Amino acid sequence: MPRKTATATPPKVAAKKAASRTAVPKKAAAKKAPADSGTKSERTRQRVLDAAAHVLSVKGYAGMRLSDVAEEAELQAPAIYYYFKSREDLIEEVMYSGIAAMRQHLVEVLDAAPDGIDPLERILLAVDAHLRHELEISDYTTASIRNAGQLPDAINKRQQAETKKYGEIWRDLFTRASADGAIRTDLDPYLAQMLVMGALNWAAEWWSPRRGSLDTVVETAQSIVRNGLAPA
Amino acid sequence: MPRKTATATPPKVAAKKAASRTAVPKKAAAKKAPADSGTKSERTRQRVLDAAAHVLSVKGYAGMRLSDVAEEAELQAPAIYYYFKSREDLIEEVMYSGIAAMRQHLVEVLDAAPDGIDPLERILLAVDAHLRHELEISDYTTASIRNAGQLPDAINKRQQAETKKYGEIWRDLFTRASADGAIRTDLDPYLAQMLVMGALNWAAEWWSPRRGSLDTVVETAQSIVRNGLAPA
DNA sequence: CATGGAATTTAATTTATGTTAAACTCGCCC
DNA sequence: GGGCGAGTTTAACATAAATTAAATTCCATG
Repeated sequence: MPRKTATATPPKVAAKKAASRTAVPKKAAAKKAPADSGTKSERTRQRVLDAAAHVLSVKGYAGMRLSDVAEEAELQAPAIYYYFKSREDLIEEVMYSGIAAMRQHLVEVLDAAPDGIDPLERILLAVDAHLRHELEISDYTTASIRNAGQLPDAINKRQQAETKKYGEIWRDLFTRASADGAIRTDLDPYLAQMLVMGALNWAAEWWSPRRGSLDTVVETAQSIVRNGLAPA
Repeated sequence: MPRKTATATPPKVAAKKAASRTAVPKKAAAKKAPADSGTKSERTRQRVLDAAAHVLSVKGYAGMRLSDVAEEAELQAPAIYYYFKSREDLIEEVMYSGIAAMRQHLVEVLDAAPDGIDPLERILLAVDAHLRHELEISDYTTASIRNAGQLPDAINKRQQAETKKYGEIWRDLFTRASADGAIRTDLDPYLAQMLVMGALNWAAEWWSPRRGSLDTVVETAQSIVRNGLAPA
């Protein structure tokens, strides 16, 4: 039961030769890609992307076969080339949109937080956002997380940049909290950040709804992080 | 600069047809496989295994090519078949010995701990052991950790069993600590365990000696875990 | 120093899978 | 209702590995 999510990047379809065919029907692309709908073409493309994200999150970068993706998207493998220039391109897009969506989500959550909130509380908000997005919402995120380390540098550029940005948000959270005295001074903020993020990232490896409610996981993680970081 | 470690399983070489050739010279296998030495054959086998562990830890299960392994072990790919029945067999052994060695290490460390030590302190010992073994000692462990989720079930049996055993040691640590009141009662021991182990496992993804000393990482992790779990 | 088996190599085979090329289908517009 | 192009399929191709076979080197022992 594949999860999906991660609104596709703009139309910009057509990969073929020298863009001789148009691929995007004149209809003009819907500006907001409302959930699922859009042109038939857009929906198919999305299905391929979703399938790729799912396969990728399960079998990993090198293990993802186009035939698997095709099967899950319910079309034939060569059809994929109508939408993507190559296997690597497809993967690239999944990986990129994975963290991109994650970052967007985190930014939204943080922006919605009341002003003057305690810096440590902001970290806990991030814990909530990260965990929920990873476990509940998106195969894309799982794919990004699990395969980041195994990608050939070629595909990596865009994702790496995005990952860096994402990490910087977290870094900010930690350095501020540290500066404000909301985090124990014996803790290196960078190491603390990486350890916390690790605990969250790894959750994709073991958690499933059968392991208990996501709410409980989030609460437990928050509780450990709060107490783990806060001064006595 | 590949790390290795994980004393090979007994000789039991020869995979060929119906074990027509002996592969293990009459010399009789050294009982304890002292570090590196042993028959020339044994050493070569070990080199292949080490190379496989390294490649596996970097490129992942599906990404590991026999030619990569061969290159790193300084021989030709087909030579690998003199020692292993198949690529999968080779991988299986790396993955298995990865956690097996890890478990052995953890057991030793815990056994060496003074009696009556605080249950929470025992967890911190485990944190130290896990982290150091993962980051300092063994490509095998890294390979096991990073690829556990992507292995076809076929190869998985032995490793899975070992992983379970390893997890049980940790589970014991947590349930005891919890029962003893050394861990806050609002924490689900299982979830706490998984989150902590996640933070440690993930360290393989980001840590390198250039990221600061391993000692600091260990101390930081212990500090967060201690405060994260201990009652007020 | 010749011989036999251990260890390893080069050459050949097989198979899987990404990719391309060439049709084919089907709905829409004139 | 004929044609055209978007979308998709089937057939063909190319290549990269894994595996196997055959040939070769190495080395201990007689």
